[in-house]
Amino acid sequence: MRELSELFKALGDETRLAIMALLLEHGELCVCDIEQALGATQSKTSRHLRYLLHAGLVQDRREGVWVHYSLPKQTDDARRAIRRALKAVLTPELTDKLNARFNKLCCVDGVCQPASVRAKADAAE
Amino acid sequence: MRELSELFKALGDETRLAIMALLLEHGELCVCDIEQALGATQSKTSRHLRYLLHAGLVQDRREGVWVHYSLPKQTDDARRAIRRALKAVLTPELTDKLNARFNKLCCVDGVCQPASVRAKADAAE
DNA sequence: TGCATATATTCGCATAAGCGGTTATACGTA
DNA sequence: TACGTATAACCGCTTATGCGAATATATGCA
Repeated sequence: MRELSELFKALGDETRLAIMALLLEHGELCVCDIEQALGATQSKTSRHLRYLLHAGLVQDRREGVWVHYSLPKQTDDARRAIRRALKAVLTPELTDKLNARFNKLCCVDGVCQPASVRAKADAAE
Repeated sequence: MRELSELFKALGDETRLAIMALLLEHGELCVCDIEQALGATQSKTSRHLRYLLHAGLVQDRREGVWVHYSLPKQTDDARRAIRRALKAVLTPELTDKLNARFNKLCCVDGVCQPASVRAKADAAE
């Protein structure tokens, strides 16, 4: 029962819910992408990602300096049922708001662009 | 998004999850029944019921002095999806533990027995 | 090795949540 | 009206959570 309440608690926060929505929509994202999409600080983003990781709701994959987060294949009934509920609940109206900020990705086609590259691109605008 | 996170937050507590499990199993219960089943104080029970009420996860019905709580017919997708997830997740192992305490109901067939009546019944044992 | 970058962790603080104990309210009945 | 009972609200208190700012760690590269 405790594990179940911990699971719901992990989803009982707007930031973490938004992260789940992003990952449901885009599959896999690096921290800097999520940071931008949320318009949140790095520390805040990282903290909530760790929370979700400990709750078993996301998984991470390190590729060089970048860490990519995604939704793992869920094996237990509880997480599967909750994932299903999330999908049903995160309507397009909700995810669209998030995607609006999602135009300046640091990752393009799964390859992250170093900050220096992005800075140049921004300056060229 | 905020309303959705509030919904999950309401389920992110063992006591409230247990109340939801009881109501899913038994349909409608008065506060004193829930109190006994949880082995919790009246104040604690009432507080969490009110939390669930505000989150729209339960409804109340007053009948004289007694207040009965039950799960309302959910009209919006979010609550329906979450209810479905709850059903899938609250396995018999979990609810059995709760039902073990559930032998001394103050309500019998939906009619509550005043405390004085229950006290006599206890004394007769 | 030393430096730059991406991410994680720590720190101090403000706020929210949960608790038991107590008091207030609402209802039924005499 | 007055009293008893079921439930709700309140009061301190403790603990948990979320935040930004600063710092630490890890990786890649010159």
